[in-house]
Amino acid sequence: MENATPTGLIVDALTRSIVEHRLLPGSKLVEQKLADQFGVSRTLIRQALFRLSQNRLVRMEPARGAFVAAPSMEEAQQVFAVRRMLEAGMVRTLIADLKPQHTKALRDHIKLEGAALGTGDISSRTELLGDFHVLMAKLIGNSVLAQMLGDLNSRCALITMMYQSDQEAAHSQEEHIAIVNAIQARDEALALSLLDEHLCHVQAALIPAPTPSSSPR
Amino acid sequence: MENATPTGLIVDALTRSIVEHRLLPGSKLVEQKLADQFGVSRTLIRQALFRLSQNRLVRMEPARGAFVAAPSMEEAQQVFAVRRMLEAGMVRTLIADLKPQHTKALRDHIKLEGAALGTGDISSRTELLGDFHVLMAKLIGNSVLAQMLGDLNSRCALITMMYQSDQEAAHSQEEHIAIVNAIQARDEALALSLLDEHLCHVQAALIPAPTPSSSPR
DNA sequence: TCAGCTCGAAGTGTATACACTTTTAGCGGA
DNA sequence: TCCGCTAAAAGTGTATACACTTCGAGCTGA
Repeated sequence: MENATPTGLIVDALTRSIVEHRLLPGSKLVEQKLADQFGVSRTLIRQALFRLSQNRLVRMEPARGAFVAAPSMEEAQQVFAVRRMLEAGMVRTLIADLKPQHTKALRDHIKLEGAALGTGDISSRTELLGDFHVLMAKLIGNSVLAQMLGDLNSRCALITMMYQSDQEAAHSQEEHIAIVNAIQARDEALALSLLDEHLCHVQAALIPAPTPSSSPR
Repeated sequence: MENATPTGLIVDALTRSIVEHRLLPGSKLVEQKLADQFGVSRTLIRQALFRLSQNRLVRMEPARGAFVAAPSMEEAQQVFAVRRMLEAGMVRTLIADLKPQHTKALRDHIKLEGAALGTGDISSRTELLGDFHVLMAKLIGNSVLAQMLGDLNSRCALITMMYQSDQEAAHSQEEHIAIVNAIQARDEALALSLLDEHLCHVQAALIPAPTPSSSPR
């Protein structure tokens, strides 16, 4: 996911813990405890926490410490708005210069999604559903875009995992299939409307309630 | 620009030095030297360097140190592609829900640009020309988007400053004016094409040569 | 003369120490 | 009983120490 430096490993581990909800939004991350847990000094833990705070997975308050982020619904809406903008452009670009290997890669990925849906492994399911979008970015050869989408994904994976039901996940995958079909047919208008609809669905599925009782503090 | 923490101050100072080309792309950033210069320990310098490396203003090589980034032309192209995607969506949103105060804010900003063009202060000129785009993001109330555009800006400010001539800068401002006019007229198609053209111009102005002789190493 | 080696200097990576801030538990007075 | 004060405990912020890696100059042997 990241790299092989000690700090990178810690970042990955914490990211997983947060995204998979073993660490709940709002909970405090005490440096010494994590240091003991990982068997390293606070130095490396602090580096990892700083990196996570730039990803917005962790929020840091001066002299008070680090907390697992609890993105507000408003923020989630903004993130999805950004994704719609990026992905609309991306699909246009992809259709404009479509190659057979592109649709193949997308279909292969969808197969993986299907497999993950079957197993009931929520975290890998969420990851794959998000990676679908990153894959499109990679296919058009824009690694800058790919990384941004990856960040946006993880930034809201937390929320997605919180609220996305099995049914919605399956629905997402069906939408992915429809989008790939439209792309393969090079029907730009259809692909765009399907994509927009898809993102709106994912977004709408979040609406219930951000954090039931606890304020973001 | 950032915040008021000691690390933030260092990040700001280094950012300025890089963007204003007092630190040239590719040059090495030795931690102890910077520490002496800023009168702090290496600890804070390292934090700052890590943050800058996530902004892509600095590149870090394991056990070898930090270097001022020298973005490749390919990367710059990708960054501009992302910006075109984001800003197209942004302008659509802005036009869809346009308020008088929006156009006023944009026109006020353009006045600032004009003033900066007059003084010949290249760094504030570059900053303001970039902020025009960030301002639009703020106007549609999407702070997530605003921050992303800000990052993308600083990420290529380095290149822009390297290659943008006075004439091109003035041209940019004229294009900003035309865009605002189109927005005020709520002519979406025109605004989009002007914007796209504008970004292509800025991008095209970069093409000459990335780093004359030195390879990115 | 020059390739390769060695060793010292310079620099990075991590741990630890210590000062300062925030939190919390306990106490006393109304 | 409960509010406010106080002091210790817990935790963060920064500096420093030290091990390990990389870089570079000078030496050696051909």
